[in-house]
Amino acid sequence: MSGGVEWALHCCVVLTGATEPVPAARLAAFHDVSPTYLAKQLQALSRAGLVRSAQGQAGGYQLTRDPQAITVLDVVEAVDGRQSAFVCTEIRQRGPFAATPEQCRVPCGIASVMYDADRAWRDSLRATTIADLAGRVGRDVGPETLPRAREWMAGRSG
Amino acid sequence: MSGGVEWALHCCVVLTGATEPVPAARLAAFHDVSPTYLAKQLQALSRAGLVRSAQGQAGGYQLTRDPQAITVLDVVEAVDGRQSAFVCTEIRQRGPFAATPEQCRVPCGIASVMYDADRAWRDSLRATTIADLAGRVGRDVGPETLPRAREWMAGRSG
DNA sequence: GATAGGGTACTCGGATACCTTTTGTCCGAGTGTGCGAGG
DNA sequence: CCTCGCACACTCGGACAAAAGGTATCCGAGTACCCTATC
Repeated sequence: MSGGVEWALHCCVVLTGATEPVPAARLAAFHDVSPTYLAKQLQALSRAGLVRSAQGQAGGYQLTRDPQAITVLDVVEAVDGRQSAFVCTEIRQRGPFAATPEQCRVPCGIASVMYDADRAWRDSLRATTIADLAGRVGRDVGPETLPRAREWMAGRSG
Repeated sequence: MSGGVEWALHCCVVLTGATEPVPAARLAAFHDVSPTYLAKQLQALSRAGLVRSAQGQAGGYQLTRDPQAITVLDVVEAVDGRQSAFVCTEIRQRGPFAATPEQCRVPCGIASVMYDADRAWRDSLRATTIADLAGRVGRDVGPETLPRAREWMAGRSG
């Protein structure tokens, strides 16, 4: 899986408490990661409609909807794509015992199992929202962290 | 995910009906795939202890245990490794609001969600055995296919 | 003093190189088989 | 005719290149703000 997924999720959590657009450079400084590469991930989120970008001075990114309405799966699919990690190459249609195309209307057993597992994975990711993650941050590192981070986001110098 | 997983699974299904070792070259011819690259996947299965390799004339690969005792997850982990697709880089410990190491005894919320999803994925793959897949092949393409394939495996020419 | 215009600084977005992982290939080590020579 | 030894052919196993996708970067397009000049 792309490592950018982790960055994107952290950014979404941080954006939870933002009241005004946050520039990509500030998000990168907050997490101490490459600003240019993080920009790429944020563009993916923007294309997926999870965040709204504003250009110009005082521009940046902000969530388009309530954090409770954004699932972890939404972010993962925005960055890594929507298709299953397993891709069936239809081996059964090759070789001396190739199956006929009409026998291949339904996915083969191997593909079915892999697709089912992929569905279970996505279902699990869908069960948690960005709001859940933000709430857990408060419990893990203290409730005052998120407001302080919000204040830092609004400030000018790092 | 590695495309070799699909090849390895198909090979395990075919080996279900084999009564004597099957060479890698023959398995490759059966599936019409690259013999040398398939050999790599079979080596991974051998390292994991799922198949036993026999060298010399009349050598080849055969399953080490009953197909009912080999899960799809076993094969996937043998080829693609056992670690989660998501790797936490501990972003929370970086930047101006870095969490202290003692706050990081437990995985962060993001990592937890990803690990839970990974566990659900693996649980799903563990629920199906190679024997199940072999049985489904019989239902999909006809019960006489597997015995004929077995006969072809034992024969000398393609 | 209020307003319109322009310049500036800041922002995102896509096009562009680099590098690690995956894919694909080759050759050497090891082993069981079959043949031949000897008893 | 039986047995022992040897050479062979076939097998796997790990080491070695090529290609693709992920990683990282840069520069151009666009926009809001602020300063200035004018009414």
